[in-house]
Amino acid sequence: MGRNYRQYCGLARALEVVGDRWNLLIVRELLIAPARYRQLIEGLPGVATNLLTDRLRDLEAAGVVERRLAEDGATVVYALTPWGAALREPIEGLIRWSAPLMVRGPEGDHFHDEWLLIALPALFAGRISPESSAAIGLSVNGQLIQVQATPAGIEVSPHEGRELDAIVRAEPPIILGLAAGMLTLDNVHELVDIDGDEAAVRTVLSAQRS
Amino acid sequence: MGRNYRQYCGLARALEVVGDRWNLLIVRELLIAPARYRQLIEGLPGVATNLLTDRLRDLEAAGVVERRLAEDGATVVYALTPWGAALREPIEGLIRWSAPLMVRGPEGDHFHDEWLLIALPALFAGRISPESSAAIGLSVNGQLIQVQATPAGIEVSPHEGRELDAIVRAEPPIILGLAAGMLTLDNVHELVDIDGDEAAVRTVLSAQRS
DNA sequence: CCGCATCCTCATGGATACTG
DNA sequence: CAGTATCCATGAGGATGCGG
Repeated sequence: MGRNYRQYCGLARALEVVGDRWNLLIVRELLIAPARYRQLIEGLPGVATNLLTDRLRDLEAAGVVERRLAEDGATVVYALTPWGAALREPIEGLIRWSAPLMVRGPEGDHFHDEWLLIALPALFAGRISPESSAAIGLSVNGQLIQVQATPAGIEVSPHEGRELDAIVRAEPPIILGLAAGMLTLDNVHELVDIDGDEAAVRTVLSAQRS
Repeated sequence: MGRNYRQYCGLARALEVVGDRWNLLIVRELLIAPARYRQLIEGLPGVATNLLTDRLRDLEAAGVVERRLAEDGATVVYALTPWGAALREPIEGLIRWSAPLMVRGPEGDHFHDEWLLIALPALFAGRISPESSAAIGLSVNGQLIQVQATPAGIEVSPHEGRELDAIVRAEPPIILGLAAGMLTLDNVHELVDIDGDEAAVRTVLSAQRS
């Protein structure tokens, strides 16, 4: 797009910075973790290399992304500035809004399980955590994602050896539907494989929307 | 853009619906009020008529916008579906994120004061309302916008004759900066013209971020 | 290999003119 | 008024090249 809207409106000015095609998906990748050029290519299936370069330059010039030197001191790593990381809020809003688009399933689309590290916190946000704490693992394509509910809130991270109360195996649409509150465990029980303490799973999933 | 990302990711699927140029600005206009084609043209300076028609068709097919018959039964009025209206949340997030882009002022960009009806609630959101209530008017280009703070929250609407505790006259960048909490009344007092009870103005503006 | 830069093709966007 | 039609400029996407 490139062309400016020339409107003194916050939405228009925000879109002049992040509204170009691929831009918010680049930010999504960098919200998961700082990444190198090659990792971004792999995390953004279908992006043209010239476009990725252009967009990274644009975002850097706008103050959303910064280039850092990797630990080896030679190669470049792209990371979000604090202002860029603040895009998490509107991105999470769009993810919540998109829930009706996700229940129809992947339909052959690419899927990276790291994307759940962004989507699950977004979908759990606004849910009141229960008094009792619980930690469950979500198993997707063999990858394990840890969801920990405490009275303070729900945290989602890659599993790193912490002891889990239960492990849930299900397909991504089911997991996203449960997280969005569009499905309940009772509705889809036969599609969910629970290994461990089912009560802990319900502790996490039964939290109500506020 | 039109081209699909083909990623099973909520953000990607959301952007396939509302990521095209102009789409979110059309939604912004319809968040203010349902509108006819001509009103949309006027509210979206620079949009080409063929693009507006295309985008309205796209949004209608996606279930974001619906065409209604006007009261006269002949002409069409465009309005948001409930799902389309739910875009208010991510749009408000983008507006909050854009605050640093607004302080530099309009710089000749178009400005419609109705846009404040979207921006001000977004910028006031997350502020804790004071115990005492107050209603002030913001005067922009002679138009009066009413901001009412109660313990329950802050409401923004066009002024419709309600009694006001005070009226604030200031340029849009100052008003947006105050609403975003980037400026304080003390910092910019000489740029703000207060008619009425200044304490009421402070009651509204001094609310702290949570 | 990685990290781009260049080239080419075609779809999309933008401005204007025109029509039911 | 509410769009279509047309034409042109731009941007997206894919392939390839190339220095480190």
